[in-house]
Amino acid sequence: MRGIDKSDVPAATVPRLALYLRKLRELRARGVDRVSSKELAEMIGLNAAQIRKDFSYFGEFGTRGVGYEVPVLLEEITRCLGLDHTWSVVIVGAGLLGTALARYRGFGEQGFRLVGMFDSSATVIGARFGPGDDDRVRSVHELDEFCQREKVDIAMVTVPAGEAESTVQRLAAAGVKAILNFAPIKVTAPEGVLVRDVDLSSELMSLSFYLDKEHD
Amino acid sequence: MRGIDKSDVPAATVPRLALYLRKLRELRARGVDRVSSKELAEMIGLNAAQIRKDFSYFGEFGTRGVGYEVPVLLEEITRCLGLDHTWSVVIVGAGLLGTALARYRGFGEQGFRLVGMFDSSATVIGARFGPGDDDRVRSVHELDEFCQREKVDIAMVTVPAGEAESTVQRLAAAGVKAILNFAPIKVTAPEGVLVRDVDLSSELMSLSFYLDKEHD
DNA sequence: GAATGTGAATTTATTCACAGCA
DNA sequence: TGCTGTGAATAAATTCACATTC
Repeated sequence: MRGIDKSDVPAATVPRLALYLRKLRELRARGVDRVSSKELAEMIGLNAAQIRKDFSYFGEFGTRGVGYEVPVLLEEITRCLGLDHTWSVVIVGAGLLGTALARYRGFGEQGFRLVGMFDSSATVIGARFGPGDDDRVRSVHELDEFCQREKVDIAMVTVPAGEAESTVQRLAAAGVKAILNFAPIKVTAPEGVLVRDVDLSSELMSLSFYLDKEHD
Repeated sequence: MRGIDKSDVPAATVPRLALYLRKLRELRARGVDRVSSKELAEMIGLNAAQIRKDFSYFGEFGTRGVGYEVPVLLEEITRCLGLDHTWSVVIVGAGLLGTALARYRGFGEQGFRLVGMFDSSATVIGARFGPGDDDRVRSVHELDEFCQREKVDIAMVTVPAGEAESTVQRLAAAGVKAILNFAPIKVTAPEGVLVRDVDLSSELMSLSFYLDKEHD
């Protein structure tokens, strides 16, 4: 396979790549086609050397004395993040949060295609979640078979905490290789399955820590 | 004021405190009243020394040869995270995501009290968002006055990207000291106002990076 | 004996500073 | 001259290892 060795890219660099991508798309939309690490750094609020070093982990795209071509950078970061092909995504849990995620248009634009949505409650099974005629919430009973058949890559889990662990196990068994877990519980996944926890109350707690409230 | 110097606690420690808190609550619920750093480390998937060091930044709560009392640890971490008093929270943006956050019961249990919800669209203004008779979506025109009067501490911003920046500015001007931004844009806030960005597509992108897809 | 609390060692991440090239 | 790319220096975070205390 062509490309870089992902293990050369430090973990701390990866989330910043997403940041760069967003800003570069904005610049492209504004018709800007060249940018220096210094300019980018000021726009994003980072150190310029940090940005150059981040890029250097997967190539040399700049021109000394000049800067970077926005389209070139865009393409390289897109490739590096694996966004140069489409990922099949399912959402498990058609509650308010799951529904909000399903409606979020941002995903589709970046190569994430929502192919299915699942729930255990009879009251939501069959409900529409997208524009297509096929875009209806399915029973979780179909989850395993569906993920295998459709070669689902990524699952977003928005079920209650008590069901998160078993949901993750089923997804892993069905060949899903990456999971974004919104349930407020740290789930364990089998070797080879990536899990990222998005925990909203822990974000609030971090804010709370830094807030200074005077109290007697 | 009694308490620790927050600047002694490394930034990397803070999100872990939320993790410990969650696990300790689980242990308490199960009736466990003593735990060692080794046990906790295995449960959470961290190094035991890491946990002890994290605790050491804000006190000495353990007993050598024995371990930690769950209730003591719970109380200390709760205090350290600033969860020993109630924070007033508003949500700006009563779309699907905002509504999902409003319904999330987890917040209330940890000292975050949702006191108001705002939107600019006439179709949702007046809609109920909570159990109380007063819990109705207000017009964003009332935002500034409301935040000042109610001494709002924290805002969650779930407006479209284009409105996020101005929303944050207004919140900051109205004295809100911490903002959780869900809009897919990096907002800048005045000095002294804390902002944390929760960016769902960037989470997906990080997963995508680590997924290896073979393609010609 | 067992587990904490913490200096020392190590690893990882960030920033500096400058050689090298357009 | 101006900006990249990168070794070297610094800072931050993690892990080790052990003296200390119950």
